[in-house]
Amino acid sequence: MQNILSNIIISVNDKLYVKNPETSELGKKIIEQSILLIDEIGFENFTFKKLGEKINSNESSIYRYFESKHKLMLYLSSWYWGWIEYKLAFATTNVSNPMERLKKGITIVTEKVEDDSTTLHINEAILNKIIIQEFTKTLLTKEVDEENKIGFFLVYKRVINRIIEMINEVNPDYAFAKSLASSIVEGALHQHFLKDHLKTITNCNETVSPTDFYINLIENTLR
Amino acid sequence: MQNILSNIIISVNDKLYVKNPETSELGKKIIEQSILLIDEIGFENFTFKKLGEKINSNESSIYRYFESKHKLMLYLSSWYWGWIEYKLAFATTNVSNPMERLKKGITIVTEKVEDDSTTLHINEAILNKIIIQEFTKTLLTKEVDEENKIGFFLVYKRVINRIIEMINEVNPDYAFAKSLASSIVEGALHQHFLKDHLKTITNCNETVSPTDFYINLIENTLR
DNA sequence: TCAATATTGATAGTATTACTATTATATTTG
DNA sequence: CAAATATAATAGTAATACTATCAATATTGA
Repeated sequence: MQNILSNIIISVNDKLYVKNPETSELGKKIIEQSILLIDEIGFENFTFKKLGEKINSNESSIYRYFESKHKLMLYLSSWYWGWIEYKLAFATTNVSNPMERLKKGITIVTEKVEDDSTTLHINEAILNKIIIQEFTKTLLTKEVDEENKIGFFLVYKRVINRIIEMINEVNPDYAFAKSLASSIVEGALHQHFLKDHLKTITNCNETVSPTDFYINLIENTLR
Repeated sequence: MQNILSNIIISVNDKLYVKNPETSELGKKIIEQSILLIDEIGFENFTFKKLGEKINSNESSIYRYFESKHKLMLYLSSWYWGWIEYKLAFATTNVSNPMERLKKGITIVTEKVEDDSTTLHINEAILNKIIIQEFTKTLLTKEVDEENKIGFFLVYKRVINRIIEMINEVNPDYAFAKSLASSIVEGALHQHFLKDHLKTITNCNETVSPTDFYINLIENTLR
């Protein structure tokens, strides 16, 4: 996987940036270090000024890449789901048994990401951590309809649609494929969060993973 | 239900306020109108200054009740889950069949709230709307561990624990009662959100409710 | 009833945030 | 090497999230 993917570029909706950060060293540094800084201090406390200090650059230079920290977060999210989509396609092609294919798919969208070296400047494990902590907040805004219309959540919805298809292939009579798929993708982020912070209301821990929970769930649901 | 509940007072962790808003007219006005204003403009755009203008009072007066808008939101959340807890207890006592009891419980935590007149100054239907849009964000912060320790999420966890018990009573061998319960409670908020904003990734709409989805889910899961 | 006390309102002020604008300085490229 | 482009530095603005102070108004209880 590492080698095969090592040269892919995940393309992101170009309305999310002013200047494509993949086209310069500074741009890549912004992406790399923003992931680390958001993980460190949280999105609410994250500012372009602080990021500028961290990368020895200037606030105003960062604004030449991203209009706002919200757009930067949407960029990182879009990149993340694009990367998941890629892994999803890769892991499920040539798996002919529908249930097995779905299980592989569920695994991709629910497992904890251990850093792979797909890209030099993006630490996927930490990106996964900030997605767990911050992604749902990018949806829960007053601007969601507007932003959805522009297409900022397309990649995310595409990932969910792939899971929906896989569910339908296992059991075309199941009436709630869409809700089940969106529940799993968002719910897995939530279960990861609970296992780190509100341990009493989840079964997930070091030995039981969200993936175990969701695999069991689809086995029961789609029989 | 209306009459029986009409005099109840939902008690909220007293570390959430500086002065108990239930003890004065201004306090109740703050609660009443903050719910409406947060619904109208969203939590991010909500400020005590704007609320002050809305209620013809002063920013500084509101600060005498709540330290910050975040604490106010935690107060509203705590009130909401306390109210749900009450409804949950009420709807499930004297239901002897475990599956039937669980279904009633699931219904309470997943259904859309139509305004009842439990309290004069709180519009529960609109409170439900802002919980759907804002509650998860109150968890997803860097301060969650600290705030959890103080007990700000106790009522929420108590609601989930009641559902966990009900699940265990239906099927004590099911290995993921905690994750299932927390998935349902958080996931239902999410499904309500999707049905209003990202309709393509949910089956829920005017005729199919999140409650239908989750009742079907537990029927399949806990057999 | 009047004085003490508590509550609310008005005003001002601070540090930070989320930007925009301008100008200067590097760096790249043709 | 000149021109174009990217970056850095500085300054400035309106809004936010508060704190502090003091005056005005209600309330209450001796």
